[in-house]
Amino acid sequence: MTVPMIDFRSLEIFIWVAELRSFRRAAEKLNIAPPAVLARINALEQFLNVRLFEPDRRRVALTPEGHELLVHAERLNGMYSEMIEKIGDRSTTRGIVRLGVSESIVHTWLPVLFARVNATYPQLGFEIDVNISPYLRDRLVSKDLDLAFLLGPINSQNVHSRPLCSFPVAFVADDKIGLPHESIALEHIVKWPLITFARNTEPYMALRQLLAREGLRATIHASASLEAVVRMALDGIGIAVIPPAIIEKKIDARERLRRLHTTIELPDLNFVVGWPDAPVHRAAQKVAEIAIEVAREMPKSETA
Amino acid sequence: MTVPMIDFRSLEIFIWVAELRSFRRAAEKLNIAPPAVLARINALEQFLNVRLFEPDRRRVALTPEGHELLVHAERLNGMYSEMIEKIGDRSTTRGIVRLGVSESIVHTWLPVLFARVNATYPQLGFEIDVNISPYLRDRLVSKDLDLAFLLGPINSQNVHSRPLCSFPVAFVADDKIGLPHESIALEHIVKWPLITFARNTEPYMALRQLLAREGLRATIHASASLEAVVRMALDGIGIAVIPPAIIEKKIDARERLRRLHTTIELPDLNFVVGWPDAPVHRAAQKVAEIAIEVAREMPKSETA
DNA sequence: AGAGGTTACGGGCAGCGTAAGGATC
DNA sequence: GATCCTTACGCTGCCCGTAACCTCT
Repeated sequence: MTVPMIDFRSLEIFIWVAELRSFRRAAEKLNIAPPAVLARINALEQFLNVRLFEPDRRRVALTPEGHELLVHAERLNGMYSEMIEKIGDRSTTRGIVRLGVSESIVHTWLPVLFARVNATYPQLGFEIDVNISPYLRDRLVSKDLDLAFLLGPINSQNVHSRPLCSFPVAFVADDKIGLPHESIALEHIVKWPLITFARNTEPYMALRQLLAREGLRATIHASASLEAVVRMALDGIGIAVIPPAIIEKKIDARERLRRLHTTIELPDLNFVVGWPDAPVHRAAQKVAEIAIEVAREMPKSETA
Repeated sequence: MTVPMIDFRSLEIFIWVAELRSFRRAAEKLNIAPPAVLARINALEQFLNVRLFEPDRRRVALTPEGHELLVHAERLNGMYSEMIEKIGDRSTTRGIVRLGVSESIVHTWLPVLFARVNATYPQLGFEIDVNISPYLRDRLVSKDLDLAFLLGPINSQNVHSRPLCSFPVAFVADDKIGLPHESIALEHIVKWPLITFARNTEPYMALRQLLAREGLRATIHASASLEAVVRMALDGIGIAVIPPAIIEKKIDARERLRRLHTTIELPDLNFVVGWPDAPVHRAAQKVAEIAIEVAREMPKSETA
């Protein structure tokens, strides 16, 4: 009981190997070398005198004992975090959160979130992946991300989510292209190129559906970079189809780009915060809570 | 979360310091040097950024945060043992159990207990203290023992106990001193010196009370060593007042010492197993269970 | 041949012990 | 002055990284 004790670190490593079904990926997630992972697992097995993974290591699968240990390990890990959180001051919440973010969020309230998180948990670090929502969803499912802000809903058993914020999508154009200030019909809008999100994204496809429904054709510029979309709109290349919220923070864009008056209905972009169900990343949960808070406060400044 | 993680060892050390209210005693119990204990506590406080013991270290008392941590630490420690026990094979139950034992138990079923424990948990070690029950009880209260087999009942809030076995006390003498085989009255017995347990022990005092009640005087040899009692009886020095059970295992004594027939009522010796309520020593609990089992089987061989 | 699990080996650090200091009764 | 907490310091052993190997696809 007292000589070569199991520690929380070993349990954490074991949990990740078990969850990710891979030594290499666990090592990657934990930012350590694969041999270190292997050594911990071997030490565990030796200490318990039990095989935790199938003798055939090619297929990384838990033995019955391994499954049993996983249950205990996750419970212990949860209680450990609970303890730290309860007793330690805020500086105790450390570590790295692997965060996936939709670009729309980057352009709206992500900086606010970071400011607030940093004020509350100064020791917390991030590994940020800005990408389109379908990709982020896959990364959540494969547990390569601890947390993501992306377009919902998420239909996956292993990923939980909560609503964050809802952005209306509108047609936005630079004044200089000379569109009237009165309400304008879609058939006039499509005379200009439409600039929007990348293919495979929800707003892009929504726009395509709208055009098909109305029997109209239009040139669509799809950009993986929102910055590029805004820049093109500012350059008078076409009409951007984006949530006005994302130009709220950009002075030059906010001053020159104008939301067109139309009666056209484009579906809102419903953002959610998502995270894998296990292993529970306590710090990520904290960030999620703050994100929900920040996102809820956002609409107040949304004037466009 | 990942850099200088708390481990179970630190929690264990913290628990003992908190329970024993002393760094030195905790170090002693854990078989390590006091500075090692201090370093662990300091590391804990630094990690949590919280004082766990009163700033005035002379009085080792928990701060409110310390109390809170103690709750969590003991829960975690319990779950840790549970996990080890559930998944690990029997060789996983290691460590040292500080065991206090009444000498009567040593002479009856203690060897059987050791044999069985050793067969089940080969890695388990003992630190045995053979002593009289009042002393053992004090050591239990002060948590200097993990487990004890002693005369009950134990009336202490912090010590739990379960009944083990009940030994009748009888007058036992060597054949050569020529006492009749028929029933013999106390007034004849007291012509010989009576040899029994040490002063301050329950059986000694019971014998004194019996004599006082009957208005008889007798020479009493009180011995702290049961071996000496038996030897004196074998040498024909007097009549031993002991549980016959303790000579069951000694061939020479069993063949020559005889239980006298009397109608005299001496109270039975009721042995119990006792342990401090916290911290829970899992291995000690296992030993207690086996002891109860062994003690229950004993009477079957008790023929004297 | 590439990917992933495994073994060999070396360096850095943390935990423990010894020895000595300091405070309190 | 005895006891107990505390500090200083050196050593051992463990953990992790690098590099190379093995095996299966």
